[in-house]
Amino acid sequence: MPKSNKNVPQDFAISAYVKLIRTGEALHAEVSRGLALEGLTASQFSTLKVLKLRGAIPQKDIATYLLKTGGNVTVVVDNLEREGLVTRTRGVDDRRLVLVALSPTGEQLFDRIYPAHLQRIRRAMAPLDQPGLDSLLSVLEELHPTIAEPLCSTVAADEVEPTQQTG
Amino acid sequence: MPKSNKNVPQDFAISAYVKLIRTGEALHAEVSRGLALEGLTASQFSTLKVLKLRGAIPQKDIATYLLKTGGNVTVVVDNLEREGLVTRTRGVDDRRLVLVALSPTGEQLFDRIYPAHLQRIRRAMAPLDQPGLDSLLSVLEELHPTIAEPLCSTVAADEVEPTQQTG
DNA sequence: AAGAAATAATTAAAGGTTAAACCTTTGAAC
DNA sequence: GTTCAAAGGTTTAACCTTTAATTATTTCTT
Repeated sequence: MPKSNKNVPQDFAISAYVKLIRTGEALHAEVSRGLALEGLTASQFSTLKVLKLRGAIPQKDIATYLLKTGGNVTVVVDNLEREGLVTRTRGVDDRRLVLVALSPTGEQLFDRIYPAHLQRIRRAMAPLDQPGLDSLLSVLEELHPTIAEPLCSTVAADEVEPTQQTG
Repeated sequence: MPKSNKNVPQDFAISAYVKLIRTGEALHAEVSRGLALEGLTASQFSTLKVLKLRGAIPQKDIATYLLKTGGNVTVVVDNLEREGLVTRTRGVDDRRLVLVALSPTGEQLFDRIYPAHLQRIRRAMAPLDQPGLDSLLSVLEELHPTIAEPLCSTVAADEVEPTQQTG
């Protein structure tokens, strides 16, 4: 057997891609299951989150934050509005804008469920120790550098603990 | 300033989770865009792929392969069948089963687009050198061990080059 | 063999998602 | 001022996805 599997060298790029997508989907599904218990989808939760962090913002900014299309945000905000979790207001200086804001109910809901959400993420990442986390962060940064925008996050990826300035 | 940000230690677990999900979604979207050019969704492509690898199989097995629900597979196969890319046949020994198989057209399509698909993946992973790929693979395995099943893959994660035995 | 439990697939309802077409508003060019 | 291009939102069509209910078939139990 002269060539055995020489012409099928383990394609590490393909393998790594597969494992990356698979792992991401599995963890995301796991974490999202917790949100579903509260009756929220991942997109709905992330929308509440960005509103909590930034106050009333136009739908365009929500789309940027979620990395989704404008049409999608219209639908997600429709559903949140129907539930009474957010409000819509026409922009005053620029009447093209629709400012979305958390309602009191929406803010209460977010505040109530956020800690458990973070805990679920920590539990999902628990198999990695500190060097493992460092290694993962650095190789992912190499693979797909973080954009320098202040608010840039996907549906499931908006879990940056809001920095509480104590001093 | 006695406490500065001591009580907000950089939460590496959360950061790593965010980056993992974000990167996975971005790469998946990028690769899927290539499939869309051929008129295929990621789920449709992955279904063609598993049929190419395994021949006629029940929908249940497709669901396992895609890590999706049975109802979802019914819909995806509906659409592929309408396009004439796959065929359905009732199982003979077990009449509960619906065996799905590639049609000649479906196989031709798959064979035509698969190489470019793999190339897109390699291009997406190009920022990583061999040590980077090794590091990513090993830390992901630590985080989410691969199940020992022979066919286990998500929509976007079924890109294992079919091993061509030459000897 | 009969009844019960489990399995495979379908269907419907609810949400998410995108791309494309459309409307309104804005801002700039003339 | 009128025109025109760009930008923000909405809508529609098509697909994905899940959950729950339903149907058909098989398998297990007794």
